Amino acid sequence: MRGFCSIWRIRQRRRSVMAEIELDVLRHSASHVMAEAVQKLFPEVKLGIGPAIENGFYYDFDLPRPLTPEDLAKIAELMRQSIRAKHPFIRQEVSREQARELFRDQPYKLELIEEMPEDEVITIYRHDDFVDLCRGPHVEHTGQLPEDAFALLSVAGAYWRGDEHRPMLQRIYGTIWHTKEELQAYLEQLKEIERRDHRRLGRELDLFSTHEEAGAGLIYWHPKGGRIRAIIEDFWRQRHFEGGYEILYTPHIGRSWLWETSGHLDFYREGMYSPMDIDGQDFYIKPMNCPFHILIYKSRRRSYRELPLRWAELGTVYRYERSGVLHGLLRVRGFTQDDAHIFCTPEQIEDEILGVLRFSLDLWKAFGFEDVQAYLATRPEKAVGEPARWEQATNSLRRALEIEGLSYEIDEGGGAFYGPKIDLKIKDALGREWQMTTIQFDFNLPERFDMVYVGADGREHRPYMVHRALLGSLERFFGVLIEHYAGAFPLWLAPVQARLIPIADRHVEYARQVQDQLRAAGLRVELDDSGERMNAKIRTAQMEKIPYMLVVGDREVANGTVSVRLRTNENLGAMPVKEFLARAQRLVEERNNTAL
RNA sequence: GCCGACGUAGCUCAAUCGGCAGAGCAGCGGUUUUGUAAACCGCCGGUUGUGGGUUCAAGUCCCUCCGUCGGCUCCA
Repeated sequence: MRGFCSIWRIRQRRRSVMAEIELDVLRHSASHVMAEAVQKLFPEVKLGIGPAIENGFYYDFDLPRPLTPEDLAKIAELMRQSIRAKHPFIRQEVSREQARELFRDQPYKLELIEEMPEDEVITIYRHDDFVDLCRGPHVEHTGQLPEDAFALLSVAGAYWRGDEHRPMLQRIYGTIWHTKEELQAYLEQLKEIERRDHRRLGRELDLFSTHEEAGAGLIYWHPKGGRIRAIIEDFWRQRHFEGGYEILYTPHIGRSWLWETSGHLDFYREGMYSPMDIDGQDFYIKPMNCPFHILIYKSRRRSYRELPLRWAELGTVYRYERSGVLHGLLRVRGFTQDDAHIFCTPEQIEDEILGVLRFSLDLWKAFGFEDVQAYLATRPEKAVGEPARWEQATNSLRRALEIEGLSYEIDEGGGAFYGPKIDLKIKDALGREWQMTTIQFDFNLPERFDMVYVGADGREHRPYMVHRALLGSLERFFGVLIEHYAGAFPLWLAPVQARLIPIADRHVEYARQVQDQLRAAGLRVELDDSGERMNAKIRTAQMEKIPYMLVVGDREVANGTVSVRLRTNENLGAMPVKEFLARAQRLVEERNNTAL
């Protein structure tokens, strides 16, 4: 007991010392120690950069050969040795010449030195016999790094300075925490992320697939995934009609004229697929829906009286993505945007933006995402449209964010060349942020297509145009939804809401009656009439994450009840079928995301 | 696209040094009729991603392409 206490006390003491050291500093120092280890292993290494990042650190190296997992083990061991040696970190200011001399064999460091402003003080940090160009700060000595609370996680290629025309370096990712417990908690979280991976759950729950033979980055929605999508789409449409939107359907391909006029062939060509020849004309498959919506706008003369027009489409688009970036449902080559375009007068724009923002937040809430972070992207260097319009548009975006009381960050110059925008990132159950919603002004297309409306003054005016995708794309949204709920969808979204589990064959008949009754009432119910034992049927249903398991045996048949088991393992016991139905219907009706 | 790793049955994974491709689960057939997370027996299942090369012999070594994974970059 005493031993335990003293260990505990030592841990507490270390914890309190370590707590004073910022994690960033710890991580940055760890990256230096890692670089030292790599340099010991490969004296000829050319060093890139090695910053602290969220959850850890990395360092980029130019090495004579690819690193292996065995190398990582060796590097980690060398790091532990350095930590035990308690080498002090020494900060030193040097002149530009000294720095050049010091790093004469380090081309990447030299490049960084050359790019530093003349008046900047150049500092280096030494520990042991390792020296690095570095702003700091660092821990006092390597012994302050907990040797049992770090791990080297992976090696990956990374271009020098993120530029694909520069050499590719090898990046080692590592993580370090104050204590072993925190490290373990982090590694456990990584495992949880893996368990929730939508690609894995997509297969296990039979939701979707991709097919190598038929092309990468193209999604096949299976019946269960399709059912969820249909529910999402129905709900989405209903909300849009209620929100004053109309629904459009437009073609998948358009003649080159359309894309020349829109400017896509000039500015977005690398995202588009090669044209197909139809009767000697070039047709392109659409990467965006906007030009089509504009054609509908222009199909007749528009009056200010009919503005604003809010036109939405679940529009399927195809964009070329480099093979290396494809990722499950989250990054694909064909996807369906929940797109809409709003055409309005300058006077209406502020209300419209506020409306879209509210609408979006509402929608996210309905799907169980409460935590939203906004980003306001302003005018970039190179931009089309009058500055006054930019200013008005940006202000209306900002005002909408402020009226809604949404916390936001400004992404200075981060807007598209054709207009400012608001992006929303939503946080999932594991606290990860996903960029989904985008609300973008467009000063470009109305010009290019010469869109006009007739104002009260009888003259022609240029309408404002706003693009917005709220869920983003159904594919990506579905991917995030799967991970957010770990495949255990809320009742209203669950592809199968209840499974009837007859205990023996003689109960199948009754189970079928109950199934018919529940189905007629609108519930999605399956019957497991396989020859398995009840326990196996329950296990199967559990693994499929079906919300309700309705067990029926002799007692239920006699009493006209079902015995209700939840996928949470909770057992509600027997209840009349009507009672169960009322419960389920109520939860579906209110689109309850948590209760069963 | 680039760097690295990987690709064996529907899924998860074995196969020593280059020497007869194997298991569990799933599926199918049978037996069992069961009270809240896996009954038992049997059967089926493969041109080892693709094409080429080295070798007496290739899942294993070399090259090509396709795909997947981790990144870089970009984005819904």
